[in-house]
Amino acid sequence: MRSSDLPQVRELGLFESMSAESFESLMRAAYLQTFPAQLELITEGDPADFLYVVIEGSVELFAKSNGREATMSIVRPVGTFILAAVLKDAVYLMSARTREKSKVLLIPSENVRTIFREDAGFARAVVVELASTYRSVVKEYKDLKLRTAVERLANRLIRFHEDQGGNGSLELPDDKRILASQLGMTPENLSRAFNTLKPYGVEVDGATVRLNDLSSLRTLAKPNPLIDSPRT
Amino acid sequence: MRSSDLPQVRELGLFESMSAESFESLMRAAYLQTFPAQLELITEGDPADFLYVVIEGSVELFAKSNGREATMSIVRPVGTFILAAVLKDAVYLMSARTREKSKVLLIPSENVRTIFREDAGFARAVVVELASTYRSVVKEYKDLKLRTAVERLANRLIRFHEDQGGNGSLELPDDKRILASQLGMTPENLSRAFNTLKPYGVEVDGATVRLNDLSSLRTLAKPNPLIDSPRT
DNA sequence: CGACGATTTGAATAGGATCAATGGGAGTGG
DNA sequence: CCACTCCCATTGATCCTATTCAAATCGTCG
Repeated sequence: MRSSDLPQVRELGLFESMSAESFESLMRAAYLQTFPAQLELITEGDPADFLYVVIEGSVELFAKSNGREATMSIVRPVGTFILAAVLKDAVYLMSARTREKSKVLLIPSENVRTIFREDAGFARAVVVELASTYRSVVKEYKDLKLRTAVERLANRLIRFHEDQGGNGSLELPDDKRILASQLGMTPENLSRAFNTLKPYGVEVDGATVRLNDLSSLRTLAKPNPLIDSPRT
Repeated sequence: MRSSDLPQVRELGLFESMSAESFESLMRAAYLQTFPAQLELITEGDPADFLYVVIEGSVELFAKSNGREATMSIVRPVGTFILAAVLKDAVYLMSARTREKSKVLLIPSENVRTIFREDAGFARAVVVELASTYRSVVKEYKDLKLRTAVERLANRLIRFHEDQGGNGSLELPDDKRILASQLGMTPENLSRAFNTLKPYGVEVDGATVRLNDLSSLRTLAKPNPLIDSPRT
């Protein structure tokens, strides 16, 4: 692969502050592949052979234990996943599958670790990226531990609404079953949670949700920037 | 402060690979203080002014939202906390209070970030530390999302047991109310969870727990290294 | 000894999960 | 283009888990 093939990768926070040579070197070692929908790219427990970058499509990170399975997060373009496992040269803690036909960049772990040692700019970017993802997981953990299912849904809707411009209506980015799993509940319970929110002006029509009484929804949800804001 | 005062700090993974000068510089800027029990050292939402290192005693990290509060983790000697907030120059996502009279080292964030930029050895150690803590939170998140309360308790007991030598008996390291909060349940529910485990050979006497039928407990718990092992 | 907080136990309730059945598109093949 | 099929989503009924509220008990520390 040539680095000129993927200007959008170079613009990623993780890669933008490294030297041109380092970036070239990483890209030369990388593979750009297109995968069909529902293909399991990695399985938890396997050694971390590659760092992944989603270029097109979307990838679901999930985990299993006992018979249960939970969606951990959805990665969209342009985003990376399992950086921590790659840096520690450890096994993956999560599995990943394509949600749809997706174009993915695979960078061999060994090369990532080499460049990390050699390029201080990259090392710094890695720390920022890791610290950010760390804080994201802490927020999700707090969300799950400190809120009921209905509160989690209400806050998530408020967040989607803001992300999408805040014009009173929003589109759910994924299937409801995946949203349910992300929020830590069953699809049935999500459906009932939407009903519970109806008196608060939440109107659902397929993947479209209208928020007709944002202030009362906020009163219920009690949004907290230390949980809900992707910024802080 | 002089660095010679605290050889055990220098031996921390985070500090051992940095240059002597960098370490000296960090220690000169740092404050070593002893705090009484139950003192709130930091409050979530406040700017991250210091990186903390627990030298003696123990510190509880916790978070609040709505009226609820949850223990996130307990930091014991010699361990650091809130590295991610310091590096990102962001606000704390968690609060911290001393569990008992504790000796704590406070390193100004600005100095940490400066040394981080200047000392590649430190930068590398920071990444390893961050990647490790990231993976720890992911594991706790999986624990909470994929297991019932009884399963979480059973696995925690097995882990304590192994950490303490695996001779059939273990000591709970903290109050049960804190253990309950760590495991994401109420104290009442923890008490009942212990009763549920009685048929599996779990015998409780104050902070002492005997595991008389480890194999049946394991069958119930289904321990999973991708959740329970601190190593992987 | 007495007081206070931690723990346990009991009873009632609420929040979620499970099981079962039905309705509703989206995509496929005729 | 239409019927068929499949999977997603919803709804109902029931069960189980966990929380809440209340009260009793236990332990520890002053």
